[in-house]
Amino acid sequence: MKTDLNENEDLSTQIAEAIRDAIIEGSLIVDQRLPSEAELCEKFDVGRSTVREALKRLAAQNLIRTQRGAAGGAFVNRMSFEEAYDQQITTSTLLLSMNRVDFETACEARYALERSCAPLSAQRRTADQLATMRAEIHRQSQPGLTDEAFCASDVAFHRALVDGAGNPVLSYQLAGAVEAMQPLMNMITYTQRDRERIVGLHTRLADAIEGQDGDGADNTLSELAEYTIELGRRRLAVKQSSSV
Amino acid sequence: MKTDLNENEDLSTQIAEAIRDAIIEGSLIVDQRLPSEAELCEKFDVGRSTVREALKRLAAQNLIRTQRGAAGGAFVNRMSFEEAYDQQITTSTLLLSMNRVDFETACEARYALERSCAPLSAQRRTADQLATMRAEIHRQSQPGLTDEAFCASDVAFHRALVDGAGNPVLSYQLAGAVEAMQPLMNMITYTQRDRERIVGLHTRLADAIEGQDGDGADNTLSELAEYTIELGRRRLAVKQSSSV
DNA sequence: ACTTTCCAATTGTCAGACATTTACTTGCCC
DNA sequence: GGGCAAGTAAATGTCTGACAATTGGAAAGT
Repeated sequence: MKTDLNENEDLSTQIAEAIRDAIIEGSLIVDQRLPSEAELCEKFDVGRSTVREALKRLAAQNLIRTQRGAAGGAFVNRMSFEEAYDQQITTSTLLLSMNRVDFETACEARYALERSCAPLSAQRRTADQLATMRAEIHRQSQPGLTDEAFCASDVAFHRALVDGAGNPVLSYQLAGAVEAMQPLMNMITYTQRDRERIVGLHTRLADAIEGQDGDGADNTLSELAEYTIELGRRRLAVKQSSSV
Repeated sequence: MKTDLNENEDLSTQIAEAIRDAIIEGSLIVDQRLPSEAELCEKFDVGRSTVREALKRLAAQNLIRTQRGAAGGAFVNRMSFEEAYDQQITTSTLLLSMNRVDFETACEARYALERSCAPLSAQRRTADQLATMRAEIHRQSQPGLTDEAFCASDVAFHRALVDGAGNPVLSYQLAGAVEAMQPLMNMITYTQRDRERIVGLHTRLADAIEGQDGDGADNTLSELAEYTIELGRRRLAVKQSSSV
């Protein structure tokens, strides 16, 4: 691990980078204990607060975990799929909300990615995942559902579809695409008629997945993508005309 | 922003979460200045080091940036695509290296995602992106290239293909898939004959992209995926037989 | 052998001090 | 009035020392 700190960057940043590189490079392995704060102070020749700030940076990235007490210390953390999911979703959400990504671009990306799961999901989905999809469709078809609840159900439906591919790496990658779209979808207030159309497409999707019809699922997803984009366009038009 | 700290979690963790939630929820907007450290001390009724550790956590997630000096302080950071890329790559790399994800699962995910870009890339790629692909193919066909250099070129090639879709959200999502695979691909030592096969497939891919043949690109990517998985299997078999 | 007590190591938190950076103000000179 | 220089204040960055809280293990006693 590099211990020389030259540049004009913050000391805590440099120390965090040095340790992070050691973890990525493999010289610090999972569950291995890092030197104690006092030892790191000596090694890098800095004060304890500086070391602590560096460790907090690493903890924020789920790279280490800390434990108090006699046999405590900082340990290299095994990056779990769940932690990675959450990071993905947070990052994607902020990226979309802070960069004026237009609805169509986000939509295109989302459905393009989801379509890559459809054939796999048609082959491998479990009965449980299929049941989840059906249950969410049923919920979506109930009248009086709030927009938020409809969107949440929509996310759950698509998540089940994605998980149906049985590939955790794929599920992780898709987490951002599916979940981060939720706030954007909330901007589109579905009318009852819009909902019916979407429920219809969802039903066709579930049918295709049930019948192991990968191409059918793919085509239905295309239609769904187009329809969602069209809804977005309509919504945008309404907004603009009302603001002028 | 919540300012009550009850639970038995670390104070700095709770403070970081409170501020993070405020950013996500939108009550702190991009480029807005956070209260100074001293003010945050009062607001949360904690010491300065605790506040600083919380801020470092947020800085590590690219949620804020800090500036020294009179008009300095902590500001809500606009999450840039580049920052999001880097996070994606780091997280994906660690996720794959720490969880014994088998080569086939990772490969399947990678190529499934990449195939979702192929039709778009065939439609929209710029001349520049196509030129990059051709240049990388040329580099890959040169003898005497190290494995590392070949893999790096491979990544550059696929990255150009992905960027060709002209969708920054898609490029961001694919960053992890394409780049994080590099260390895994390094495990497969290509023979000269393997390289020739891959260069051939790359050439067919570039041809399809050039001819706006989305289906052709898609099919070639499928072949490439199969071939890569087969290579991985062969490599695994060699390893096992030599270790037994 | 079991339980209790104590101890030592380690992280979590606080307070105070000084260093460093930076924008702004003040005052001087022309 | 304008421009330059010095000074000043505000803010983050760093160091030191202290104490609190937690926890595993050792020591002691039964």
